[in-house]
Amino acid sequence: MKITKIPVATIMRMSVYSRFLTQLNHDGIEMASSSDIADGAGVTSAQVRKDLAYFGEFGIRGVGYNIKELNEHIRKILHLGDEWRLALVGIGSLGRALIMHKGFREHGFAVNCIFDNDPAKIGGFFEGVEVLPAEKIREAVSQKKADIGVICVPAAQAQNVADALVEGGIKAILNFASVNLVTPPSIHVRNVDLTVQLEVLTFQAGESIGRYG
Amino acid sequence: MKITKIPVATIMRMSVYSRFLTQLNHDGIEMASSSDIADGAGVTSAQVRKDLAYFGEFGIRGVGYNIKELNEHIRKILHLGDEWRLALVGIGSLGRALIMHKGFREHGFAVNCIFDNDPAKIGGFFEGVEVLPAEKIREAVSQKKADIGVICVPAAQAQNVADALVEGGIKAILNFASVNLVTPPSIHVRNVDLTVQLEVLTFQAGESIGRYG
DNA sequence: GACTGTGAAGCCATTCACAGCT
DNA sequence: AGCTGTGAATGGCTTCACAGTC
Repeated sequence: MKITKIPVATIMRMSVYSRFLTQLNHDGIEMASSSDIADGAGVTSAQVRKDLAYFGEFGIRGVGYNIKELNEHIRKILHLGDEWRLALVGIGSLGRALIMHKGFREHGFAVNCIFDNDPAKIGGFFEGVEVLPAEKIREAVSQKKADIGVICVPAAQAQNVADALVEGGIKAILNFASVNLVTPPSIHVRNVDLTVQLEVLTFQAGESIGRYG
Repeated sequence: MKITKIPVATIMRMSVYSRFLTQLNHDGIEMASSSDIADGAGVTSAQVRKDLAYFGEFGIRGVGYNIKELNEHIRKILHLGDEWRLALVGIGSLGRALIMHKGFREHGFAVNCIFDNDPAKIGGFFEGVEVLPAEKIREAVSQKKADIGVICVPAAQAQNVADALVEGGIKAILNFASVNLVTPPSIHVRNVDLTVQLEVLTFQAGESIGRYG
């Protein structure tokens, strides 16, 4: 395998391919061409082939890809063999939605520890995991070896939470708060800001229907 | 204003700038340089200036930007003057989290109609909005003039829901289901797949800690 | 004939660097 | 002196087009 830097966009698509391949496999289909996968993922066939080419040769010329085999390759590439342990901070409605989210456990993500500042919530249990106070973040994350922190607290508290998670030895952060987190370069952070997504749509929809001229 | 195609990445950053400017304004700060904004948004100052340049000249050379004024410009660019009406389909835990989400109403998004297939939920109320059966999507969306559809149903049902929303006259869709939706080109769709985001992190974290070699 | 894998070309976004203004 | 606005340069992702394989 060549040592090229792989675009994040490629990784995101790999994840989408994997989901589609799982579906096809579930439907009992064995082989698929790059065009089949492309249609399912909403991209071009050349894109599919280029993406896969970053990691190796998984297809058979003139034939296509073995779905099950390719999916296993992709899951290995994304490091989805093991279970990943999540530390969830902030068990408001969004936090609860995430912990209930079927997709998470199905894909090998297990919420390992939960934190909140609300005394009414501390000591409670969600899906069998006790809610601890925010002061315990560093200690518990370190002890329970959580891999990925999920931040679902208001923006004002997000940076403090992130700092505590990093001190606890977290490797990556999924941030739902609307702030730019400052973290050491070794920590991978992804921001999911729902308002940003909606505002992209208002911009695009506003353009096409000509709001405000 | 020149008629250039504006990158989606630029729009997403504009939304982030707006959030940061709102914060600064709230803190009583009046002026900011492109570097100040860049630091708050996690980008470079050249990027901030380039992004803004797509839409006009909003700053004063040698001085910087008036925060309140710039923010108003950005909000107009993103078409955030009016209220946008959302049609929420699927009132499971994620749907409920979204409808509770403070950021939405604060930013001018109002859930206008709610749909679900669960008889136990139909007829119930969330934040003052009645839950209607999925068969009513086309009719109600059209009647209530919802602008943006938010899909929070399982993947298997998402395409049907999208079709009904489109028939009802929706302009854009925010899709939380893990499938590629097929829609007319005039409909703007954004996919928010939480598993994709987590899998980007497992890839990156897995690389840096050398899982599986 | 069908489809993969890939160098080359094309395109788009970001960064640089500096002229222009206050 | 300080900072914006912008053409030019760079870098990176995507598309094209075709040789290679079944």
